[in-house]
Amino acid sequence: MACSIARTLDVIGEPWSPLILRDVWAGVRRFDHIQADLGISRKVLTERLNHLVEQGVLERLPYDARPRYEYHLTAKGTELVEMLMVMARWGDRWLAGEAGPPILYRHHACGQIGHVDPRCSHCGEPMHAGDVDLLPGPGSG
Amino acid sequence: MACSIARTLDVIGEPWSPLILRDVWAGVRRFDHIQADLGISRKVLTERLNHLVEQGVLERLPYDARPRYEYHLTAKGTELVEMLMVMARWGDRWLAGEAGPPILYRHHACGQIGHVDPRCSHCGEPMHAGDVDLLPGPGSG
DNA sequence: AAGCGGGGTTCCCTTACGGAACCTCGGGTG
DNA sequence: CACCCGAGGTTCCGTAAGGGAACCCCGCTT
Repeated sequence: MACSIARTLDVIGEPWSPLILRDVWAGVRRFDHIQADLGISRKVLTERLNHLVEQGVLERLPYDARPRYEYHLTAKGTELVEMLMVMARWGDRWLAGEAGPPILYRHHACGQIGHVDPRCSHCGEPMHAGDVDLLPGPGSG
Repeated sequence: MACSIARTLDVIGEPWSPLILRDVWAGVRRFDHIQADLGISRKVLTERLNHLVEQGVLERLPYDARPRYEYHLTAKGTELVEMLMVMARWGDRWLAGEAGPPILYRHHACGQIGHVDPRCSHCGEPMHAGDVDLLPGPGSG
């Protein structure tokens, strides 16, 4: 399908994949740790990790002389985390309830608690759903 | 799970749901049109639409004296589109290949083609995966 | 009265998931 | 040397979710 959203979903749209990325981002990088943290079945975790490695989102790195491995974000995977931050922001706003957000994000540049705010790469003004027109691009073929 | 990403996935994490939202955002709002556009089974489309309406992401509005309905984004759903734009941006960068992006986004405020650029709500500087520390928040349970 | 078209339901079949057990490969321990 | 351990999977089976096609309902239109 000539749609970048659909293509992105082919990479990380399967059940559990975003949560696996979140774990790796948060420092939970080993098979058993991810499995215990998420409560996912080992079979599905194997499938998801293999797929994410094949897609170049994660890389599998040994951390011991024995055959022991950790999963790390590649550059491609690191950019996916922006999507996770937007998801987290939406969940904080609409689903967190009285308790407030479970995680806070402290921005290195300013040292303050903030959240992601989508802006136009061209002019820097806010870029929300109603702020754009969709036009066919070169790959619309 | 005390995780806003997981909570968000409970709302739009099922297969097809993001693509349904994309269709509605792009103006494909009716059952048969969405079904034809995505090639999804009617049964699953019914389930997904009902779930999205229950979650307050879509609303079901009559458009005729006969029992005919359109699905529209609520405010809650409209904010989810920011996530879709980030997904599209990632797909454009990493998966579009030679052909280039299938869709271009023209920003109303500046009239130019742009893409979403996540910035810190506090200081306005870029806010990417490596630019934040994660801290437990009030809802960390 | 017959037909149509939107918006679903129902049925059946196949695929995917969860759970638990099993396997493997190095490295310690007695 | 024999044994056990623990990380990282793989295999097997039963249940749950998805796809396809057919069917249904209801309010027009002719």
